[in-house]
Amino acid sequence: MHTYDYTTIEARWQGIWEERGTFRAPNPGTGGDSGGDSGGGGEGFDGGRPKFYVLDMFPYPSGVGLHVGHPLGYIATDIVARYKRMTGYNVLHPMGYDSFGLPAEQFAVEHGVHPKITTDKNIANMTRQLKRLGLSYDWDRCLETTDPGYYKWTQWIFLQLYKSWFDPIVQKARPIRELVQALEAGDYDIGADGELVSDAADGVMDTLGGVEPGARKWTELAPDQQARLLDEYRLAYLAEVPVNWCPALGTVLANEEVTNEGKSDRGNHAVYKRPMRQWMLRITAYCERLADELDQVDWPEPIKLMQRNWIGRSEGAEVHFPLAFGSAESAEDVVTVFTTRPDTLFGATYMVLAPEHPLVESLTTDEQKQAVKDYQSQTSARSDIDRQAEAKEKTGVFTGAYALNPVDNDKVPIWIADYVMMGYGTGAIMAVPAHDPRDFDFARQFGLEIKPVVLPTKDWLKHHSPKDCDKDDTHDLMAHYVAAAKTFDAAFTGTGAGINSENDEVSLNGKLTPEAKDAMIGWLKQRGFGKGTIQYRLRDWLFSRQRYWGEPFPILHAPDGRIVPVDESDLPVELPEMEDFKPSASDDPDAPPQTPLSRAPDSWKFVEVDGVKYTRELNTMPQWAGSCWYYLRYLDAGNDERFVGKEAERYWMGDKGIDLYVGGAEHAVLHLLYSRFWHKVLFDLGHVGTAEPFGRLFNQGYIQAYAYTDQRGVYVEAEKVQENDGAFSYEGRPVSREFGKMGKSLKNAVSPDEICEKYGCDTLRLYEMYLGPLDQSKVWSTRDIVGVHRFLQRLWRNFVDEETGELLVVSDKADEALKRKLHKTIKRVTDSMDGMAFNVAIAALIELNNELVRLKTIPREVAENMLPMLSPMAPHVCEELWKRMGHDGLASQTDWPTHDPAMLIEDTIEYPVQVNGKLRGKVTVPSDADDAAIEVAARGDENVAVHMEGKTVRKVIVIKGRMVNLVVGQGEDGEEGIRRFRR
RNA sequence: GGCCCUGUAGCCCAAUGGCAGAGGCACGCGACUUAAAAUCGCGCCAGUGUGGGUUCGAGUCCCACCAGGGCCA
Repeated sequence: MHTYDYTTIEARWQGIWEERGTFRAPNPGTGGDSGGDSGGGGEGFDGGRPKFYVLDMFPYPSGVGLHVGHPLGYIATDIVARYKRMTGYNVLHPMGYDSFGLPAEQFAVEHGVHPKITTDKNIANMTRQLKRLGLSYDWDRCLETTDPGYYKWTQWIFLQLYKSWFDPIVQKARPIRELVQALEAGDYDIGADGELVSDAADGVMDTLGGVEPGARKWTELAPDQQARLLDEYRLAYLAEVPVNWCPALGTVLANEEVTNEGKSDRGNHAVYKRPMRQWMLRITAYCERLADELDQVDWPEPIKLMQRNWIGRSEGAEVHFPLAFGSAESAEDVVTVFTTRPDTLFGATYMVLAPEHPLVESLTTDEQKQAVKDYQSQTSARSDIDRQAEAKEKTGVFTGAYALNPVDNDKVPIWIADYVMMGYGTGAIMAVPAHDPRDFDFARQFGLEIKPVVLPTKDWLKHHSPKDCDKDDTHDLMAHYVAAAKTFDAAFTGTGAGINSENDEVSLNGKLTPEAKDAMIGWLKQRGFGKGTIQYRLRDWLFSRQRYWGEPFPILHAPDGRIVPVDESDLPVELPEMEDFKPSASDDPDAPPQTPLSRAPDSWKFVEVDGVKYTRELNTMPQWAGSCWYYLRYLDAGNDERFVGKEAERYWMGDKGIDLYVGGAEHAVLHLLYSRFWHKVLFDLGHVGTAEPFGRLFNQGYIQAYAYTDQRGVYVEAEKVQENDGAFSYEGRPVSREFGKMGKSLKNAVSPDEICEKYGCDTLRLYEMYLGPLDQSKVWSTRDIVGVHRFLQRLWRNFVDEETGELLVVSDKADEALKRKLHKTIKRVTDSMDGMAFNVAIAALIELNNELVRLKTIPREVAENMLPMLSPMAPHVCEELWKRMGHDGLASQTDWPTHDPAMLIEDTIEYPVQVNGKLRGKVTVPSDADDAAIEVAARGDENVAVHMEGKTVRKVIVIKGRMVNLVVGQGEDGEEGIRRFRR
């Protein structure tokens, strides 16, 4: 028998591809030139072809291996890579491993094995699984973030961040020495708060914060003051900040790694806020560019939106409220708030500071001291998430102090309350209870004044007015609202005309919200009470972790506290070998953080330079570090002179960066934002040539599967669940069926190994693509796989006689109908490939294949075109049949077929004929018939004539090649006044 | 609560604003077979979540609602 033996076929062709280096992508150039490119480029490189860089998101080498949900995106990019090669591109398609990180360390800790060993093992297993799928990666470029040859450059990039500052005038990163030069040259002075002050143009002063009376010259500062000032501007800096401390994991976490419930993203452990001295990256400097430059990339809109939301740009104003008993001369005597609704300033009836606001202590009156103190200690135990949760009873304490509302000099009480966060804006708000729901709740609870300053809509008044009002008398409702807004049941947060908002110099009365905002900002600025500003939600990126399995920082600490970067020539700073790399996990939220590296051998921990004994930084970088720039390393993976050679970077990144980046939507804000930030810094410093790394992003959907829970609600192995007449049982006990993303947690994973074994990887590849559109979530159903498997078996039998092994491809010409079918298929498949609608492409090929089933032998011209079309999706079986057809070359390396447009033109076309939009008949006319002829034929149809009888034709619509629609009305048919449409 | 995505046959999914059906699964019938599986052939099933609107014409565009999923509060 010569049946379709996928096991042998797949092993054979994977071997041949590997042996021949079929999917190696040579780099341009000869290497070793001034660009610092590594050697090995040039050979076999064809500069006449355009480039295409198609990339999968960096996988984490998990211990449990892949399930069939993982390769969904990998198969898709592989098909794209293969298709692009066949259509004349130089394709870069690499794969590697994001191998640092918590799970490896966690696993290592649990099993007492060094993370290096488990990581290597996991990588080997995952590589085996990936190779078995026949993915056409250039494995020579494979990299691991845990390789010192790789993290040397991660550390190098960190040093570039450390050695740079963000120049707000040109809006880009510059080397810190340029700031020193500018300071030395006297371009800037230093203001009271360490801000840069320039006496150049107005716009510049504004950006930098305005001239302060206490400004000093750089040269007047002591060296340590100078150093500290520079640290204030570096893109990487140490700071004492409130961080998310997770005692159970023994580490701090980024905001992005903490869930809405205030738990750790990994492991779901409790997270607490506590101040710690940590490395931070100044991503906030890039807020504006990270938001604006999303316009340059071709990404799904929802992802762009999520990034914009995360960055959280809000326009508003900063307003200074003088303290009621202060002199208002110095900065300490005002409370500055940020508001997005400066138009409601007249309605600000009290102020609220975050309990941890630095001014709280100085302005609290003696009588209130104890109450304030109690409240502060009470709130420090609550998480931010908890504090922001709405619908809770508001809490707060009066400080005893008052400020003056700058618009009317009204005395407003200053409170502290935990619904105001120190981390956002200025940590203080002006409360406008009439128009902000939280302020409204708070004011009602504590009996504070509620002053309406925006007129609500009629509907709103009707809905929210007290019961005893006449709901239909709008005038009465308005009067009632103005007089007693506190009797309404909510704050009006919408926009509308200003009321109650007038002083001697400015009036917002009658002005609509946007106009009122402008007017108020103008007045504030003119009077020096504030200005319009833009506020972002994004915080600086917390960049240190108390972990062993991460990149060490290339930083030394001098005994006098100075920070000294490791010389670039001394990189990498390798992780020390350690027996005990456990984090100090604890249930106690107050347990002091202790990093594993603090237990490293002294020979590693201490470095002596010129007689000074330095201590190494003992934190490590977070897992995001390695994945921030891996896509650049692929371009020139072996280079030990540079993080990436210039020529390789210029060629493969082109104008728009990566041509296609495929991965899950779960990375919408974390990885993608961090990566863009690093890339922009590298771009500003001239190390890369594009402003954005990922020109086009595509999110594949999830593979979902049924999951089963027992009576306790615990998930059971889905594989072992049995079905009897719609009821499900596990080990004899009933279980209930749920549904969700395939994975470990739901115990519903299906291994690709299993499927490859049973059906072959060509079938698996086809099945995953055939499930549905790539960007949608789909249900895995092992049962359905036989469909595409049968297709491949049928294909095989169309080409090979199973009895004799004889090739059934003959040189006979295809008949006309088959030829047409072929060319239609080529067009459909090509269009579908371009749109990544692989499910449609496969359906078209199945259809063509089904046409061949009825033939004893198949014409070579059909076979010759069909195999290349199928080969990106089912490459092994296509190579085998291609070879059997007598080709010496590979199907993977043939040209993509093109269709003959003449073959798509039919002699006659059947037109559906509608009367008033309803289908009433069909007529067949020659395809070259003109509109008039088509109309005549349409009117000639018997049933059509019936429906037109006694009616007047008002309109005739003939869409060539599509349909005819006759619009008729009452009355006799008359040629007069008929309108004819054509398109 | 706000925003985003998705609702087409028993199921998965096709359909540049133009005849709702390409393909697959499941199911039924037939052929082959001692029988079954496999294979081959034939067949079956919806008017597109609901209600409006735009249009000569709406699964497709717009509005509201419902359901499921996601993001942010």
